[in-house]
Amino acid sequence: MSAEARHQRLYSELRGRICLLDYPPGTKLGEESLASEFGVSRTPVRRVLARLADEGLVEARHGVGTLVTDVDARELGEVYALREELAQLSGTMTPRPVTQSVLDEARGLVAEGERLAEAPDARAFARLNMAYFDFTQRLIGNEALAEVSERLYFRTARIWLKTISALDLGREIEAFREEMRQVAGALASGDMTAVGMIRRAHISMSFHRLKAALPGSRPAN
Amino acid sequence: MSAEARHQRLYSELRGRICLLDYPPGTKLGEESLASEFGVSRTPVRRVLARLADEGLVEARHGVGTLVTDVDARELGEVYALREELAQLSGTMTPRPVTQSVLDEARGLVAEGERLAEAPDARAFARLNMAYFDFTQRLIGNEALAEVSERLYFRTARIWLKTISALDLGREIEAFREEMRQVAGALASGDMTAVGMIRRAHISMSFHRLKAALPGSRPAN
DNA sequence: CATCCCCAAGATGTGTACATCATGGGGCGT
DNA sequence: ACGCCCCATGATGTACACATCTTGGGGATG
Repeated sequence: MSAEARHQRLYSELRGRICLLDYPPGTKLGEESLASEFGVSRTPVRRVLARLADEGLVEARHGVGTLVTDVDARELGEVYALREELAQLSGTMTPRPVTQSVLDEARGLVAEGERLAEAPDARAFARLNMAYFDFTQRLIGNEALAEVSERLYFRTARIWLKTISALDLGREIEAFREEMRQVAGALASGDMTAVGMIRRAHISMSFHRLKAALPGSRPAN
Repeated sequence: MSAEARHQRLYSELRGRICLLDYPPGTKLGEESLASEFGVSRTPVRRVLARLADEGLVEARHGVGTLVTDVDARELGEVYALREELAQLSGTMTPRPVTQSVLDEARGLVAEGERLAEAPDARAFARLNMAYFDFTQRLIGNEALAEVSERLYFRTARIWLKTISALDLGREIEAFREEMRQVAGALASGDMTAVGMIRRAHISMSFHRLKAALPGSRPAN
């Protein structure tokens, strides 16, 4: 396997573990232990950790360790506010044409949502949410916008997952299914502007529900 | 000096050289030569080059070298289109309050623009443009938006500089001075929304002038 | 018994030798 | 003379030893 392919695998794997809370915020990611797990030396592991650090998912402290970062309420609000705007923009700025395979995939995601509703599970929810996000990414015609959107999504995904586990999971899943159904409908009529607006609305509503469960917003825990 | 501070110095230095065309697109950045120049080993140099590669400014090819990347017309257009939107958003999304020191700094930049007009120079123009960009960055209250804006600015700054050197430099400087004057005026009245609109308009106009000089848009060279 | 100091342990940061890879030029065959 | 093959060369990628730094705990001291 090529060096870049290994790097991507390692990166995706670690990013996934962080965002699925296998490594919750505060976890120490030992370079040596990761190196032995993946059968490589510390060097390529450090290359991946450096990238994760540049993206704000981990923080390397000399003499201490590389720790998964937390996200405070202010930063979370800023990222969500920007994601709202970008979601809307993704519907208006040179969207990709809606092909039949896109519609099929949208229906497939809605079907997955139905299965999820029958067996609610936070981790499965997170995975489907990522698959749906990846789907929306592929509708974006502007690569720079897609890159920025992805960066922001993964920056707060773990906090979202951590918080909805404390909320009513069933209600969150229902809201998510409603978003996917609405997006699928808008796609069927080829209205990408509406898709952007729908996504923006749901990001906004999701954040409003999130805020209620954030530390500091409730007097008692 | 701490390790992170050295990293930042090296990163800023190399990014500056790339964006000021000391290292034009296609230049090979030898890890060994950079290491000896800065008096360190290849390891911290590689750490910086990896970051620059993640940001798209260089591309490391195994067995060949680490080359400064070029930006094709499509990508340039996408980045500029997104920068337009973000400039407008920076005026509407929780801008920072306009203090007296901000107004002083704006006047200082306008004065620098006057000096530049008296002695036109592409490199001095690029430096002042960066200082002005940094100034606008500090008006943004949303850190995520600021981070994304910076990423996109530096992604195409070298192409902008390369192209305006072929255009009428005096006219470009005049347009730039006009933007700074308009922004200074809007700041004096505390209208951040207007600042965002002005910046968006000038990014748009700058790109339209840029397109005319891009390879492929003219039959003969 | 509380407190302070010191250092051992373990983590990331750095230096260096070696592995791997792409490329261009020289030499052999036709 | 032309073309193909091979490999010397020099670049990035990897492994490992060592340097540097933070932290927490043990022991001397008041």
